Amino acid sequence: MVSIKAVADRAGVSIASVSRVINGTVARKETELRVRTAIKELGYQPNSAARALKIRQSEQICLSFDDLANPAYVAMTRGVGQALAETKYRLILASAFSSVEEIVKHLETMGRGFADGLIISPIYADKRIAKLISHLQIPVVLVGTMPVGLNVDNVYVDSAIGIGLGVDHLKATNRKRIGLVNGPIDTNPGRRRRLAFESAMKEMGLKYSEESVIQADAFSISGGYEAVSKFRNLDKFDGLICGNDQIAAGVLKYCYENGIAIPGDLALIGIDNIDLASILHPTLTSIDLHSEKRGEIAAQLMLERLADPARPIQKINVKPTLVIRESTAA
Amino acid sequence: MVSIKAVADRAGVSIASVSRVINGTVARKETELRVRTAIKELGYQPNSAARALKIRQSEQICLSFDDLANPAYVAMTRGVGQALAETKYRLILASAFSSVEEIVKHLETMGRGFADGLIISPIYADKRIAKLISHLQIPVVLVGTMPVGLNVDNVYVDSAIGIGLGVDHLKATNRKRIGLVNGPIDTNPGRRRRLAFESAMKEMGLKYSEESVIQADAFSISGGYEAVSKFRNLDKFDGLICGNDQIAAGVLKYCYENGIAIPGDLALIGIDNIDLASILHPTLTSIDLHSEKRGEIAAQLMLERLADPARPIQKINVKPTLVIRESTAA
DNA sequence: TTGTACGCGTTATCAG
DNA sequence: CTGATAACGCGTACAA
Repeated sequence: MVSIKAVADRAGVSIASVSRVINGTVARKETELRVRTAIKELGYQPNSAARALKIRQSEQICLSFDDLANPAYVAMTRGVGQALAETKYRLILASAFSSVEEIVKHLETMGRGFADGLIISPIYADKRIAKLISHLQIPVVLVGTMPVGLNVDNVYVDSAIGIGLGVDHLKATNRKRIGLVNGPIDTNPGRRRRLAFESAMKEMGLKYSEESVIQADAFSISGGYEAVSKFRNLDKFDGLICGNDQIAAGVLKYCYENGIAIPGDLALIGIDNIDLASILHPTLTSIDLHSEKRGEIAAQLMLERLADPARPIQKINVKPTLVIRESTAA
Repeated sequence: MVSIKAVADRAGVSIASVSRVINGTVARKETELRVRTAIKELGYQPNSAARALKIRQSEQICLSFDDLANPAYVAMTRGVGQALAETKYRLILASAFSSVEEIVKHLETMGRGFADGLIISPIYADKRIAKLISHLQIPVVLVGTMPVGLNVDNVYVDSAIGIGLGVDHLKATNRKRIGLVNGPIDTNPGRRRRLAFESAMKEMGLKYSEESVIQADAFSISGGYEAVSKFRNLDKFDGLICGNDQIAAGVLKYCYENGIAIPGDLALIGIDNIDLASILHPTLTSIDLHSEKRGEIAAQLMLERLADPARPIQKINVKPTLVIRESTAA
């Protein structure tokens, strides 16, 4: 292993000078040159553990969420990755696979100082998660909304507005018997979207009851497919908003297999606007929650927080947009 | 910050004893108990940087690939993540976004010791990448195939067999005018798949020429769509193998818009068997390269290598399988 | 401007 | 079985 000492010896200077050159403090031209050539000749790379120990920073940022199988989170990861690419920070991924226990385990190890900051987007509304987050010693950026008001930087999208956009559009295209194929109710998005749907329906003077909601047990294609398979009498609806695009894809598949015409018999709207939405037949109208952009903003918030720990908490609101495609054609 | 010293003071023992308790070395029951309660009371977490510096291990494994937008790599990440979940190792993601420069940059910083091992799946056939990999001081597991014979643990899938499976199936369902919508030729998969296609066609006595190959300039939906849009006369083919499922989806979209019936006029086969394949209409026959499983195996190889650096190099071959769906119905 | 020397929090050696 | 202590590689007062 080539250490800073080796470089110093080679350059005929002290390790202090080498360190100064590396970290950009002033040094004489002559000295700097000798150090730099020594570094190059030896292929020296500063040891990140020693550096981390000394400066008390790991130069790593951890991104934690629940399901890497969900393209929306992948998009978020991409956004974070892109925002971090040009910085000194590396991205650590702590993707759990839909288990609160795993997340709790991850969170508990965050105290070890292997990350300077945590960007987290939890879907489960578990009290333990909120508690652990609030006790963390490093900056946290929350993507999404937690039931309790966590006092951390936050980027979120108002799903009520998004759902409103969808219901509005269905109404405008003359659908009145509107339902929701919701994701799991024990998740934050599931709970919030259900509530948002109910109030949107009532506000617009449309009929809403318990039976307006079909519950899927996963935010997935099969989740959507199975939910409507069990439900069966889809003909009571002429418009359906789905918990996400994958659920919508599952519903679409069921409709295709059972001779329900989209958008003729039934209009369909998804959420997230993942690539899939523009590929399906018919293409899927979707409420875009801008996951990639939220990831980018989250990373930005983290960088700013790291640069200035004292700055006031920021809560950034991303506006959802409705992307209209064939599945809701009049 | 609560350090090992604080725990030692609290427990009334030396830091050495605390360290021993943590790392499972023998200690008297009495001592162990006092240390453990002190740890709990103080909420002590060993500092990972100090530990890394001392034991010369970061307990992190880096996964590097080119495109997080590609579901096949996401699946691979999932496989790696799952295999690492129960171990002491954390997963670091170093996803570049389709630029050799970025990968090279990442690779150059791998010398800093922030990762104990590198799992890499490069698509670009750039000499610099191979060279950098071979000079790395940490174990490397290669997922995929590099043009030069790198002497590292390796999990790969023989695309020639996969393509052969596809061509075979098309022939068996009575298609003879078979083409390839290939991905970029400056990538490893692109080059290998083209070669594999050529030899499969010749072996089976089917007509092959330069015009049998349509080149897309990205492994993406729009890549596939644009490639066939420019090419136009798709009626010269009755069967098409696509560089991956996304390219196939783009081709499918073009066909749908231009009144080409799938599988009636044209049979379509994709590669990777991502979720999308089972959702498209018609559902897409696909050559499954088992990305998730390869990721899992790669992580396994890495763990074994880390446990025993002297063990012989392993090259594991994963068999591709053909998943037949509607797009190639006879 | 440069070099010496100390400490960051651990682990591991060695003497007790 | 335990405690004192020497590294690990780096950054930075402080002295020169």
